[in-house]
Amino acid sequence: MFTMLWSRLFIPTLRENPAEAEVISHQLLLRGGYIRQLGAGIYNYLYLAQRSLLKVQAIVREEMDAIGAQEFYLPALNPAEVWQESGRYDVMGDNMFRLKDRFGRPLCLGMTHEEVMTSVARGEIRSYKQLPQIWYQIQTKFRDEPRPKSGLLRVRQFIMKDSYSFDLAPEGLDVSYEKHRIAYCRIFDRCGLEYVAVEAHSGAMGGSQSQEFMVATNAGEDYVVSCKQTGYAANLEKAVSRPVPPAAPDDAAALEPAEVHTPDQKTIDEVSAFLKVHPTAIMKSLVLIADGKPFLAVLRGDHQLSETKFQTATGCQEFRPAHPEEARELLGANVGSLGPIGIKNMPVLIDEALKGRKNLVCGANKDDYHLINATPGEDFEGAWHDLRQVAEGDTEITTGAPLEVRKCVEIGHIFKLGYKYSHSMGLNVLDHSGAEVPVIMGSYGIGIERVLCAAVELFSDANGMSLPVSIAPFEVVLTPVKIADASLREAGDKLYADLKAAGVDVLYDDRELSPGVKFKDADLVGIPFRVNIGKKLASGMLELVNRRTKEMVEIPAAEAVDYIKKAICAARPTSSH
RNA sequence: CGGGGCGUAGCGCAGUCUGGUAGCGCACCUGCCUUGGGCGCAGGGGGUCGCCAGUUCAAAUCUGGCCGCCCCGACCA
Repeated sequence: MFTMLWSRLFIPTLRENPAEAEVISHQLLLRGGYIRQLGAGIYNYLYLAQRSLLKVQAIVREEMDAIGAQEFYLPALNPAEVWQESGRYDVMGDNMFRLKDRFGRPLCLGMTHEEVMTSVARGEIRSYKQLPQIWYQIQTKFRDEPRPKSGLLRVRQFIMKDSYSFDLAPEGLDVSYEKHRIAYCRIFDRCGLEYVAVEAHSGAMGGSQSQEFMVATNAGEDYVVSCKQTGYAANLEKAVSRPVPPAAPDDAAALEPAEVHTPDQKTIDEVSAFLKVHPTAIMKSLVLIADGKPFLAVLRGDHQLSETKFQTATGCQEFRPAHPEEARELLGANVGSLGPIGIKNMPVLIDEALKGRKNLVCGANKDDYHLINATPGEDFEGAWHDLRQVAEGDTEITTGAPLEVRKCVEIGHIFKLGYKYSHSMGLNVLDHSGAEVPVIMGSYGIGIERVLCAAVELFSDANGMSLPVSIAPFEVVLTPVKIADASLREAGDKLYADLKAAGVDVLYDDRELSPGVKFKDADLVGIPFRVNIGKKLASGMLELVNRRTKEMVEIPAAEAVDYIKKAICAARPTSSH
């Protein structure tokens, strides 16, 4: 049967870029006829996208099944009660889509499925003998993103593989977590991605360990700090580093703080220029209101406060910079002249990069005045924390090797949840001794569309996308240069049938178009191999073109199936994990 | 939610300032021609100019309101 005829398929390619598309994957998926937008952050996945996404899902299934995970399918439509039990009905706020049924009962659309999975488990799992379990599903998730953007990268409805592990004890969780880590490496390897697994911030949700799988691309919204030499990699939120050393050595003498008049010098740069002191010898003092209480954070002048690290240090749920009036009321001076000396009415947090520093400049808590010769730990006290965000130019913390900061997109996340849901929702089992104990859980996600987007972002050129053979909608496209030519058509028909019979995923471009159009289309939609059937057929030869390398080899028509199968096989990404 | 931009044929755009016949390229349909990188020629179809109200003899164009989409920011288990 001739089913995969390009002339019969709906592949609406566009010659021009739709105006709304900014990032590469968005542009190419639209132009390639993979997707069409229905609304902000809501997309139709057309035939090519669906084929690709199904291939991603098939790989995910194989690898999840391989670690003994069991596939479920849970509702996306959830009664509010389940989420109220865990407390996340409130925590999720506006990010959750909410609705009411005809009787006015509150429902919501699932953003993730910890609650539902836990509710299944607690009804049925009563004994340690039933543990461990790993359950997963591939399901549509809904998030009312404040700002959907970047095509399929940040959307309001998307497909996620999410799995959950249930173990009796932390050691068991370690095993389940490690199984997932390896499965994820295998999945992303097989999808042909270049990625890095990084330490991630576990959030305020009580997790102990978590890793994100990141793909470097300018379309990403996360920042990853990594070191080529040591292999260190971490989310910027959590990354640690050795800062760039101070521009000049500190004055080693034991000096007392002294006021200097600094009229209208408010920012670090202004003070630096006015006093002719490098920003690395100035301390910046930030007043922050965390969970309603004030804190003073002190950092080196050229450093940035890491919001996540501050949150971790204070254990607060939320925080914001103090309003100028609040700062004035608390410290007696306007923003721009604030400093840590003499502060009694709030905790002072000092960044570790200031450890051992002497005789620095800071605000005097008196308008238009700064202090010189201020020494942290002597002239003022505080709790030492790592508060600083890693900056360009910093080096690896133990070796001093160079670090780089790259924009990345998160394609997967593995997470040790701990007991959060077991406690809040009452998931307990009896252990060996007959005592009731809570189950320890893990949660593990993969953004299916993001895998496709990441592949497009990683592998494209001026002509279009160049998808890995494992997730491309077709493995090979057959292109008779002139379909009206009976001999070319016959050869094409035969090769199509033979490839089909050999299990090759082949698309037959039988359209009566000029070769240029067909070549351009094939390149645009990113099919890894193209077989040209043209003039050389007279001497029994075809051409096999590699989309990514643009390499072309002549192959004998009589043995074409073997050659093509070998090429596909050689190009298929594998995993060594 | 704050800032900016856009909304005219399937796609990309002009026309809006200065009110008066709705246009261009690509795509699409028909015929001929052509077939190795988005052919050529000829003919043709397709639009409540985002929506509603107002001003006017007359509104794509001016005024007011609303809606939608994109970008920056805030936000992001």
